[in-house]
Amino acid sequence: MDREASSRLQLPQDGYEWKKYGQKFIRNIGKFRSYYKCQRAECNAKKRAEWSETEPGDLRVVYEGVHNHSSSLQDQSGSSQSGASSTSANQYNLLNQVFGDNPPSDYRRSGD
DNA sequence: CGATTTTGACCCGCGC
DNA sequence: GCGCGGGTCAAAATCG
Repeated sequence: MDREASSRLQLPQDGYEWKKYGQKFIRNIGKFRSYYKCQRAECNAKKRAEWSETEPGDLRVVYEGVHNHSSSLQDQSGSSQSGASSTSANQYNLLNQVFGDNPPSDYRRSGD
């Protein structure tokens, strides 16, 4: 499946396995939106990616749900990620990150 | 052959 | 209540 050179989009690897299960163009924001689901059975985490059809630098990824298994990427040495016990694995519910060198406006205000 | 992706259609919720 | 938008699932095609 290396249609990436033609159709596939290059999504920033976050260390998890995602299976694309849908893609639609949201006229509300005028951008494309892709829907990914975690490949893990014990994991019910979902990922949403949206990017403008003309501005490749405007890629937004929204994570939905929480993972209960360790990721292939990321350094889990210093973290006590046993698995699905204790204080959940990744509690980043509805976390939206903006990729690119030119964020929309203020994706993460330091001073709040 | 299996796995994964792609496109379409269908369904549901909310708005008016 | 209906319409629109958004979201999900299914089938088919493709790649390794």
